[in-house]
Amino acid sequence: MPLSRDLIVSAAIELINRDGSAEFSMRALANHLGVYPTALYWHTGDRAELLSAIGTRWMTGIVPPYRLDDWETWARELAHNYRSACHREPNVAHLLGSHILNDGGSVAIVEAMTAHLLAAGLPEEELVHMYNALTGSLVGFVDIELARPVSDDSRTDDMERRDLRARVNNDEHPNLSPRFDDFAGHAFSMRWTNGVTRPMDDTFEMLLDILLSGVKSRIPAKARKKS
Amino acid sequence: MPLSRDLIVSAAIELINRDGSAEFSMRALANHLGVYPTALYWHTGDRAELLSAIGTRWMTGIVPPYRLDDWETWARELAHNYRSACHREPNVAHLLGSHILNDGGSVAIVEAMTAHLLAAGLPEEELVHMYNALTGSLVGFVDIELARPVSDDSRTDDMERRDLRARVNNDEHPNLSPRFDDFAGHAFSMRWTNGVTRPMDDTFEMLLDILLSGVKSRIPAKARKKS
DNA sequence: TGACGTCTTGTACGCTGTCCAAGACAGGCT
DNA sequence: AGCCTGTCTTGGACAGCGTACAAGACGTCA
Repeated sequence: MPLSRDLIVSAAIELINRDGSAEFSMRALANHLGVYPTALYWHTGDRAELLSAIGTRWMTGIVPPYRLDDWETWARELAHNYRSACHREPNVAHLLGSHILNDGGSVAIVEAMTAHLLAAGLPEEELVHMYNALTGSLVGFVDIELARPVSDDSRTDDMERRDLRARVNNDEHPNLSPRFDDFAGHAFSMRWTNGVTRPMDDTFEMLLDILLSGVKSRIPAKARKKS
Repeated sequence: MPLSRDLIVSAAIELINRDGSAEFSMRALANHLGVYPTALYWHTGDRAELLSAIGTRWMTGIVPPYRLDDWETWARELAHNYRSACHREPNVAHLLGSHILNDGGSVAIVEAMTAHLLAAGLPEEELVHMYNALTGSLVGFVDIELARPVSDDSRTDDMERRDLRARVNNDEHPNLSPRFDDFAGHAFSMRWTNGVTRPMDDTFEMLLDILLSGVKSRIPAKARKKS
């Protein structure tokens, strides 16, 4: 079985998903493929380039078919596709982290977003900013949703909750304290588990709603098709 | 000069800022302090704990004084404070990355946000979601804004721009191609430089506007104080 | 047959985070 | 004064990391 760039990327994704991003190394990958580490370098370059290649692969298949007549449902679908991909393979998502938008391998998404924002009637001068604001906040949110918590796995849910409860008191936190049960385990800075075990579906939906109505509010009246 | 936890954290921040996050290591830090690596472990525990301690330090001084009568300007100030801190010390920000919201050291921010969202009149049941949506998207955005680009530094601006231009053509990218100069160097996936050299001030402002009017749109009429 | 690209092997270097045993030093108790 | 105990530092070690480098194997075409 000859080695190839595609095969290496696939194997890397598989390995990262199985063993976690912390365990991933060039040597482990080479071992998994029954090959010497140096063989990888011939095909994919160094570690950064390999990760970049994974990122590019990651983004393919995310862009839904164009729906220029209905930019909003298209945008929702794109956002959901991206988040689903991240949740399906959270270890990879975590490893790529904030570099997903930096590998330069996904100009297709920029084009598609531009097309739909223009179709929506967004003014030229807001195009780049809106593209950046939308992608940055959504990708950034998912990145943090899936970020590793600091605690080690040996601690129980009860222990974590109790420790946290001890740090929240009525004097210093009069608003948070009575709502402790709503926040503990769910709110950023108060989680001991990430979005893999506790997905933030409703929050993501709310964010999406807010962002898209932000887009709508910036479409000048004359460009609006319906009310 | 005796070693101490605070002193180590300060030195670490200083070192990361000076030499970059990639160069940071326990040994380098120990060396900088004229001490053996093991000495650090006694005070701060392992690398993860040290980073966590840096994160906690990071968040102090960010929360502005309460302004419950004017939640919106308070929220703007908080957001700006956070982003300023990240831009002031981008290397540290990048190293902490998406873990800033996971170290559990900043319950004060959760309390403060809760207080102001309640003061704004946001309904109870949307509190956690709104807190998560706001912090997640803003912190996530800044994280990506400051994320390292993949290219190495030896390439010139012109080279990068030309390479990118070659990948964008009229057939595949009819909307992007005529706007190439607006996007190249500024839009995610089309940058070769990060927010340190090209800050996305206007984009951040737009995002903040959108998010805050999202909050406002969810405040029931009866709870609204003005118009 | 031989030469030339393509791809793999094997080894080596300097670096990392972290563990472990042992030493230095100060303060309190007898 | 002498010692003990806890705090903190030293020094060395280990396994693993990314990757550079020289050399070998392989298929293809002349």
